Amino acid sequence: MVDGFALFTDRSVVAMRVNGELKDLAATVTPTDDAQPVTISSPDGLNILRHSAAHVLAQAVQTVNPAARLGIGPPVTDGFYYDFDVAEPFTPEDIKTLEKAMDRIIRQGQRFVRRVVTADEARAELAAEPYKLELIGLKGASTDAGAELGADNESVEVGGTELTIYDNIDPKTGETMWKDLCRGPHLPNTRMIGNGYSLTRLAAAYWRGSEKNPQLQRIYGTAWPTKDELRAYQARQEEAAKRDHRKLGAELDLFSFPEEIGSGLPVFHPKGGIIRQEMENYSRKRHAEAGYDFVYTPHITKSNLFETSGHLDWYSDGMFPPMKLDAEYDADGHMTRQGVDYYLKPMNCPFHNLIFRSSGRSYRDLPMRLFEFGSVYRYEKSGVVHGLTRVRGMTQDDAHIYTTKEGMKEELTSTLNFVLKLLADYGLEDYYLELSTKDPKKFVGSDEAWDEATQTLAEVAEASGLELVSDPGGAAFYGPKISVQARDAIGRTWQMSTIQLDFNLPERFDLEYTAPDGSRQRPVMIHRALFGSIERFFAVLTEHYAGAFPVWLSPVQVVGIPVSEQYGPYLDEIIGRLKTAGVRAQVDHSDDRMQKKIRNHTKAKVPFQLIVGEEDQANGAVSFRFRDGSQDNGVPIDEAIARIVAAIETRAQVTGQGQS
RNA sequence: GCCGCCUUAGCUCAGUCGGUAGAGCGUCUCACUCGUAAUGAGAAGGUCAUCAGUUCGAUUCUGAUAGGCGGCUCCA
Repeated sequence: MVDGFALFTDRSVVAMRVNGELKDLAATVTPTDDAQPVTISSPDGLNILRHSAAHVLAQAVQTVNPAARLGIGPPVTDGFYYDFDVAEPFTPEDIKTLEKAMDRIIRQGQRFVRRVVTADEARAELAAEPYKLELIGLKGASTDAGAELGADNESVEVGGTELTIYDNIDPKTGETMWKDLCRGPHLPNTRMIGNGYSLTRLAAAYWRGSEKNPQLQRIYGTAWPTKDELRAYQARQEEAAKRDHRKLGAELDLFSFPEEIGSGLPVFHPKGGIIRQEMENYSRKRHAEAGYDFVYTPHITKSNLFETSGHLDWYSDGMFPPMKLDAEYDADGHMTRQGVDYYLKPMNCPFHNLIFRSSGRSYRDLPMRLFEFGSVYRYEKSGVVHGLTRVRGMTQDDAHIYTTKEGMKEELTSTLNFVLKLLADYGLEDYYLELSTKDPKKFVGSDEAWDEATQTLAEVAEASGLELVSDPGGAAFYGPKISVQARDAIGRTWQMSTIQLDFNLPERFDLEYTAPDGSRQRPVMIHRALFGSIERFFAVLTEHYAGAFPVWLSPVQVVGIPVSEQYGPYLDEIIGRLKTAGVRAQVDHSDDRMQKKIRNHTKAKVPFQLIVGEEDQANGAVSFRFRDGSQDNGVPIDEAIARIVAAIETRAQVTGQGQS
């Protein structure tokens, strides 16, 4: 019997995995046990580091404010948080105070010591912590600790097989400085947190994640094995901030949100309009090739359409309130006109269903693929509106495919392939799939239909060979879905396309087709959107490319810069030829000096700058300057034009001389 | 919707301990015509988000509303 300290002398080992279970280094190991080291830089090690940092934060908070009551404090991606019930919310100044208090605790090198307790002992020790008592109660109420404690975050506290408390012990005096209900494991001591941590932001969060519960004050932090890694993390955050589509949208003059119009209602400026139009045009072309029919439907409808579809039952909160056309009465009090409610549409599917139903359909007509850039309006709650990614008015690249039950698997497969190919054409080539299944509290239709639909989607997803993760309960009320999660240039994932299988709306709308044997059959419906919404996809592409769009999407593709005025006419001729070839090109004839023009157009992220001076003109050439500052001088005019046209046609990204 | 913070020129931001405001960039005008990321000079531009309240006086203090930011919850 030895402990982990004896087993693993390397100081980067912070815990161990014994027979598959994470344990403190202080735990004892028998010779028959399989004990593996957990280093601080491993995923498990980072979680332990961050969880320990959360404990130190909590101790710091209770040192500064003994009245603060503890919520939970788990590790999260890149960091940790801890929730507190305090009379007054924290302020930014508190952060500095708390970091100083944390530094003191870290420098003390307090030991984390695990202690098994009974539920009664835990209650006695934590009598002053009502939230901890609640967690102890939840664990006691169920033999299966995981059942009530659905969230991983809560199981960090009491998720183990036994209740444990971690004491923070001053190594010099042996005094217990602080303690917390916790599953562990933890670092051997606080000193290992070092100076690679930082408190990052303050927020409020509902206790146990339910808006029915009181709000606690949450403090977020980040923690890394070294200061250098912390700095690298902060640099990544800054890089992400530079790519923020809201910032780039203003800087590059792409779109804005005029306050006069209302929250979440964007307007696209001319340059943003070009990008959007190119996005749409290419999508249209590909949809036409893939056998979609284009339809158009109105933005408003009488309420009965959404009663039929069920949207009013499930989502009326998310819809703009109705326009009420009031009933009218004559002098005798008789109704001369019945009142009607009109709604702005939050979805396109009911409209497409009506198009399907507008005439008798044969199995020969299937699959019928109806596509629309459909503008929809959703009354998103005020706190969730965010740039172009969460808006109240948006345009979906929405299609509904009606097919036979026999044909649905093939159609789903080809739809998924179509989606992935098209995303790749826009430059998003790294993705995985997510399968969202029935929410037991929010669904319509029979279990059999759901099972069959879910099974079919799962098979199609698996056949794609892509990584597949499950999202239990994440489906819409009418059917399960596959969503494509794309990773962008800096590794963030975005939910992009969705493909939903629906047996229910065809039922509700009584959709039918005539089968080969003359019988009437119910078609299956597939809902799918590639961009999700054009606005959101626009935001994702902006951040993915950091505003430096591939040439085909760039609002201005080529700018001609004369070294001095006298080379203007020569450049005009070249730019004129580019324009004739359909290139968005212009000459900068302004009074600015050449250096200033280069600076302006580089900042505007124009992919090709063509610079011309005496030397170029004499040789019938131009000089390329790219967005990264690299150059290619003295390129003959014909070759230059051919290169630019080719870059557009191949949808190439051009950031430097080496086109990527 | 909830918690906290924010809103001053087109943009980024100073500032006024309550006496109606300033810079840089941008815009306009003039001069300069220049070989790889900011030429110089001058001018215009603000109901200090909106509406109330307190005050002799409010951009400044209070409240409400709108919009935004960071989270939470939500996202058909």
